[in-house]
Amino acid sequence: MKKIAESTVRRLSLYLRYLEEFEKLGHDTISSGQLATSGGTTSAQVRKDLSFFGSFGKRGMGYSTRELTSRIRGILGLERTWRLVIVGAGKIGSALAGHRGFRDRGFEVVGIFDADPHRVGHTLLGVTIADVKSLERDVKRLRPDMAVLAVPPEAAPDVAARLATVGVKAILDFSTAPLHLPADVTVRRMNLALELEILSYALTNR
Amino acid sequence: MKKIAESTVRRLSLYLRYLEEFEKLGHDTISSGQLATSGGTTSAQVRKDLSFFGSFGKRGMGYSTRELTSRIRGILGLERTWRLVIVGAGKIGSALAGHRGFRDRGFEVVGIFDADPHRVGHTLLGVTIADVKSLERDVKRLRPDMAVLAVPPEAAPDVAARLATVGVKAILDFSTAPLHLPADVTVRRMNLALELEILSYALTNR
DNA sequence: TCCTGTGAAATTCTTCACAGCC
DNA sequence: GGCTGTGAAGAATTTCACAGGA
Repeated sequence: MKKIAESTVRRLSLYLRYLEEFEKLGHDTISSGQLATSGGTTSAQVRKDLSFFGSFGKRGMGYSTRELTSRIRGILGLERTWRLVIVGAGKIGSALAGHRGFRDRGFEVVGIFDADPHRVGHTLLGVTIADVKSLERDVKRLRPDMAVLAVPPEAAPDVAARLATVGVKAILDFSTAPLHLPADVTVRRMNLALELEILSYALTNR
Repeated sequence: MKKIAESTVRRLSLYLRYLEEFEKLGHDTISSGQLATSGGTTSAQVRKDLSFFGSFGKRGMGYSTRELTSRIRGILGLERTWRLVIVGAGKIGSALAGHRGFRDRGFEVVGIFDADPHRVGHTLLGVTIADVKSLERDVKRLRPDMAVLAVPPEAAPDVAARLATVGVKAILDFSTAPLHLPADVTVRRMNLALELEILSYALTNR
């Protein structure tokens, strides 16, 4: 497959949300223009994004909401359930673990780990917090596809490396520490302070 | 000032973290190459990013960590404290509100709001949760610079609009709902499900 | 020699504009 | 008439490559 820009993938994921919304409202078709308004982009952009994967629309008509939804789900690999472990059961980790929205979208939390003995043994939405010491053993057993890293920054590189050695190929990292991982491990970052600083820049240089 | 790409601003914010790290380790200078390795980019990119704002380095030497740190803080507008309100004291909102890291980085939580009467009146790190009904009145009094939106998606557009009418010009939004706001309001989005879907795409099309 | 600063080239991403189909 | 699909143009961003100062 031709290489697709990350920005395109991100927009597809957004389109998917609006499509689901639209479908719920009972609309059978949607035009690139309508999708564009929801996603804050242009109709040409929407058509271009979709064109990388095929032609799903009907000229003069737009796209079948149902079909486009299913196509995008297929493109993004959302036709299956992904198994997820969360490492770090602090404020962020447990907020995530307790978030039902994941399972609904096909991401199942199969394990939670923490280094703090006070937390080990507690249960979040049916999953018992395990000691991070047994990470490797448990990960081998649980076979997660992805890991969410919500540990203190100083622990992040080590935990990430350990996850990689037992075969985890995708990590969502809430720290900012530089992780050096094999090239076949995909890492995405979420960092609140970073986003706030971008807002700070915008306010300062408006 | 010339328009600077968002990607540049994001990288500056990352550089800042590594610089702080570096400074702590007692290094007086840092080269573009060293910053690049930490930030996952190239030395040319680092130099180009910095060159938009001036020339801070010494040829043959690199950059003074102390000076560069302070320059970037200046560029990003981090020489002051920013006042922040959090709307939505659910799992995510309260995890954020309880996160001491903000204050340390110059973002002070001055107000928290929720629609649930069971939550109103409780206190998080010294800030009492107020009823979202009094949002306008309280925001006028608290004069926040930014708002973090952690409400259910269906409530997001309304709350965002209300924040905008009382003068909030920067919003960090955890929902995916399309907000339509005046052009002078900067919005940044954080969406976990979206990031997980990008990982799903990466795993599916590796 | 080492490393910055920066035009110029290369690449990537977005927008335009229109033929073609419903 | 309305809207898609897509080459071609245009804009933005990254990389190259090298002159020049410490």
